[in-house]
Amino acid sequence: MAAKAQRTPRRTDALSKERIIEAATEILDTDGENALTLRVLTTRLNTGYGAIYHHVANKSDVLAAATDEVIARVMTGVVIDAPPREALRAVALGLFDAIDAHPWVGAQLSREPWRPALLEIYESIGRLLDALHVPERALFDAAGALVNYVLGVAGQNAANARALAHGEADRSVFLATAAAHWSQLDPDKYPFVHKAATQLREHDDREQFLAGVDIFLAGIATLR
Amino acid sequence: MAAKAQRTPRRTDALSKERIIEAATEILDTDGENALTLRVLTTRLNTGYGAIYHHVANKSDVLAAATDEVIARVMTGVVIDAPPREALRAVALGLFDAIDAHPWVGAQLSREPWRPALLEIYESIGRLLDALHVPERALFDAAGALVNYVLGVAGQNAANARALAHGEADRSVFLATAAAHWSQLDPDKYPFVHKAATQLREHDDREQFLAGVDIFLAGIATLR
DNA sequence: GACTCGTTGGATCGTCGCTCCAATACGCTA
DNA sequence: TAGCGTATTGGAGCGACGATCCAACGAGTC
Repeated sequence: MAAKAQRTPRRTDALSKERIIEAATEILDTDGENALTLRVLTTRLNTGYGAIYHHVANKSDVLAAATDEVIARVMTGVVIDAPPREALRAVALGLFDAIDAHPWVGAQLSREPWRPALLEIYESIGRLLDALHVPERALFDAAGALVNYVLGVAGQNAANARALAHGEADRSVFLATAAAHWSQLDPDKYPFVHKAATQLREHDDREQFLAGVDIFLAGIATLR
Repeated sequence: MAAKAQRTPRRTDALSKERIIEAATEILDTDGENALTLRVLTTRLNTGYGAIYHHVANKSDVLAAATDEVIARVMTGVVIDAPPREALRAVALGLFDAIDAHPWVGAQLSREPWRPALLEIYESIGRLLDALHVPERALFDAAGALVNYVLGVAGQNAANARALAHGEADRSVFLATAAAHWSQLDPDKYPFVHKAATQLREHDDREQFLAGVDIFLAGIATLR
């Protein structure tokens, strides 16, 4: 083998923000949120810090851009020519599934809500609520409520994924442990939580999320 | 003054987890989330890392304990002998105000939901929903939905506070900037957000939060 | 063929959370 | 009262992080 030149030659496969975000997304998806460091990113891309920072402002920028990408893909992929109510459920489920598949998106949405991803979500939900004939004066509040509910669930998903990432075997074990903990609480001090332990163990996140959406939609229907 | 001994003598004002959490809370409240570092904490308490780590497992532990304290104070302080519906609104508002005053609590609740604080919240909300005669099979979903909504708002509050902490003058300027940005969007691509810009500028977070709670409660009422 | 300038890679910086351990004095026992 | 065990203390130091800075490179332009 020829001796390596004093400096590695200029790469031919041009670096770009897209390529950086793509690599970041892969790392985030396979190894979780805190596995994404600039060092890992440089290794993965066979480059150095300078090259990356030339295309990208900082680490938050990478995370935000990756989030925007995921969300944009969801929002364009959802069928919106269904009846508004069904479309709303579809949008919500689409978001849930995307965040379930990429839990780091959930954390990011709460962390920097002013970036484009949330705008897309607001727009889509607001427009559908309008189609549902929610009165104009209530539209803003209703959209805010629904978006915040989605964000709350998103954050929880991200937290659970983080907990599962290190230790904690798998999800059913995790839930069983939590449920056992709940059911051991003093029924006099914690009657509700104690009773809910069973449902905690058996519940399906996705179905519960949808049940919440339905509750909100029912509440919104009373506004008309 | 006597020359300082080679090592500072054992302190007389005993260090304790309570004192550490108290100092941490002060730092968090006055200087924001990322101002809380162990170095700052040691300076504030006139001690070293070892002393702190003797009383506390790690930094998350400090944050979690501080959060538990704030939430516990809220949950015990709220009047619960009002009609359930009013009590629920009071609990929600109490949480909102606490998180508004201590935004870092909002971030922490999303970050580590399995610690005691959220348990307290679940219990209180679940019990009140039960008093509202929500059917047992729907209780778990309803409580989850309401809690997740609160968590979503809490996360947003935390994010806003973080944004305001550095730069960004004050809240009205921040909102005006965001609203201006929204209203400059293409009305054809973003009809809802474009229209909502005015309300974004003028809205009151607290009132909007309560409007969301009411929507949720109205939805819950349909479950009976 | 010379020059330019958008890219590139990595040495380096300051800060972080945390570990580790020698030193210390409180409170118990005799 | 003297001695001892142990809970507590402070801080040097470690490894990892995000970010900055700059010398070197080569694809395009004329």
